[in-house]
Amino acid sequence: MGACEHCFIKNKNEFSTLIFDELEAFTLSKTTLSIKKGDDIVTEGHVMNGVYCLRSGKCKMSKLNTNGKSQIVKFLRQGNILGQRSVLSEEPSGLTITALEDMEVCFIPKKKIMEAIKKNPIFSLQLIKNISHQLNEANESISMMAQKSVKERLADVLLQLYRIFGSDSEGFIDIKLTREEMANTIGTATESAIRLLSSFKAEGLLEVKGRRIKILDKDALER
Amino acid sequence: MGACEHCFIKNKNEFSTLIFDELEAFTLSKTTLSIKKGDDIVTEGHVMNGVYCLRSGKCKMSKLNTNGKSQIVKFLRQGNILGQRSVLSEEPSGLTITALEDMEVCFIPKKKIMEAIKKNPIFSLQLIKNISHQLNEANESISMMAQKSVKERLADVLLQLYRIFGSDSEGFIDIKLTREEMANTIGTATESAIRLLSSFKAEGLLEVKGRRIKILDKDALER
DNA sequence: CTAAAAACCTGATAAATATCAATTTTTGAT
DNA sequence: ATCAAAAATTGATATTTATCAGGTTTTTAG
Repeated sequence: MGACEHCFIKNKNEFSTLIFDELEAFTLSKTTLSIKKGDDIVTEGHVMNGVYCLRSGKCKMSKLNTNGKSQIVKFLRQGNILGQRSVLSEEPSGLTITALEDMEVCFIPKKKIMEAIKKNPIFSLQLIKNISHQLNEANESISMMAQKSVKERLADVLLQLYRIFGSDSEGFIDIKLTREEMANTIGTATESAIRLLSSFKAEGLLEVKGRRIKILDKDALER
Repeated sequence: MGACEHCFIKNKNEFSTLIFDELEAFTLSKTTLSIKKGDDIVTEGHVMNGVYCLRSGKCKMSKLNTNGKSQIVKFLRQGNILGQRSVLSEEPSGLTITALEDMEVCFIPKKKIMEAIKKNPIFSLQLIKNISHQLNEANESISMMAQKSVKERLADVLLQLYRIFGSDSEGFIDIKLTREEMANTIGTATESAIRLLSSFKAEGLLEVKGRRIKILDKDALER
C-alpha cells in the first residue's frame, strides 16, 4: 500500500496538519481494507481500537432505535474519518456505519492517533475544530428534526445530499438511496417519503428516475 | 474574586486536568459576571472571544428557527462550560444561551484556552473527549426527535431533566420551566405539551404542581 | 397589594402523518 | 436472460399533532 505522507486523501482532512514523521508512523502501522456495499464497517455498541480513513466509496452512519427502526444521522464521503468520535472519547461507537457502495479504507490504530495528539498540538486543535464543527451540525439537525414538517425535512435533506455528494454528468445527485433510506434519514414512514417525492416531482421541483434524483428548482426547494 | 486553582468548580469539568500554573493564568485574566434570570449571555451568530464557566444557576441553549420558533437543544448546570464549541471551532455561536435563574459566571479569554491547549496535551485530550461525548449525545437527540412520538419525547425529556438537575427536598425535579419551554424542548406546540403532561398526571406517572414536576413512576415513563 | 401581562388550560376542528393492504416495478444473483 | 426477492407505489383509513379561539389562573412589576 501507498504511504500516508503521499496519499492524496490527507489534504482533504485533519491529517493535513500532521508532519512527515507522524504520517510515516501511520504508514507503518496502517492496514487497508475493502468493504462491500451493504456491509457494516463499524457496529453500534462496539469498542473501536482505531479509525478508518475513507479512500473511496460512500457510507451512512445510523442508529438503531428501540422500536426497531434505524435513523440515519450522517453521510460520509471520500476523505472523511470514520469512528474518530468513539476513539477520541473512549466510548463504544454510538452508531453503525454501513457502506452504500464498495469502499476502500485505511485502518489506523488508536495508539498512533493518541501519540499524534500528544506530540502535535496543531493536530489536536484541528481535531477539536473538526469535532466542534460536527457538534454544531448535529445541533442544527436536532432543531430541524424537532421543528420542521416532514416535507421541509425532505427538501432539506435533498439539498444536503447535493452539497455532500454533488451531481453526476447528467445533473443527478451523486448518491443512490432507497426510499426506505430516504425515509430513515428524515424520520418518517417509507410511504410518506414516496408520496412527498412524488409531490415535489409533480410541482416540478425534482426530476426522479428510480433512485436517481435531480434538483430542478433549488430556490423553491429551499422554501 | 477567588483564584481558579482553588475554585470548587474546577473539579467538576475539563479544567481539572490543568496544572497550577495554567489555572493561575486563568485567574489573572478572568472576569466574574452576574447574569439575571431571563437574560442572554451568548447570542446566536455572535463571535465569542472566550468561554464562561458556570459557577451557579442554570441555563438553556436554544436555536431560533426560520419560522420564529425556538428549539431548546441542551440545559446546563453548575460546572458546565459555556461557549466552548464556538471558541474552539472558531465559528460564531450557533446557539443562544439564556439564564433560567440568576447566574454567576467566570469569563475566560479565548487566548488563555488556546495557550493551555498548546502547552498541555492532557487538557486537549480532555476537551476532545468532552466534545466527542457531547456529539454522541446530540446524535442520540437527533434519533429521538426524528423517530419518537411527542409523548415519548416528553417522557424522555422529563427523565433527562431529572438526571441533569436532580430533585429538591420534596422530590420535584429541580428546574422550573414554562410549558412553552417544555414544548420547545421536545419540539411540539405548547397546547400539545400541556395535554400530554395532563395525561401523564391522569395516568399517575407524574405529580404536577404548576411548574414543579415530580416523577412518580419512573419505569412506566421509560416505556 | 394590585393591575396588567404572561402563562395556562380546554374544546372544537383541521391538517399532517402513520398504518395496513394490495399491486406493480425494479434489482440482483445465477 | 430469468426469476425470486426486494423495493416502490397507491388507495383507504386511523391516529397523531397543530391550530384557533376562548376563558381562567398565575406571575411579575411597580
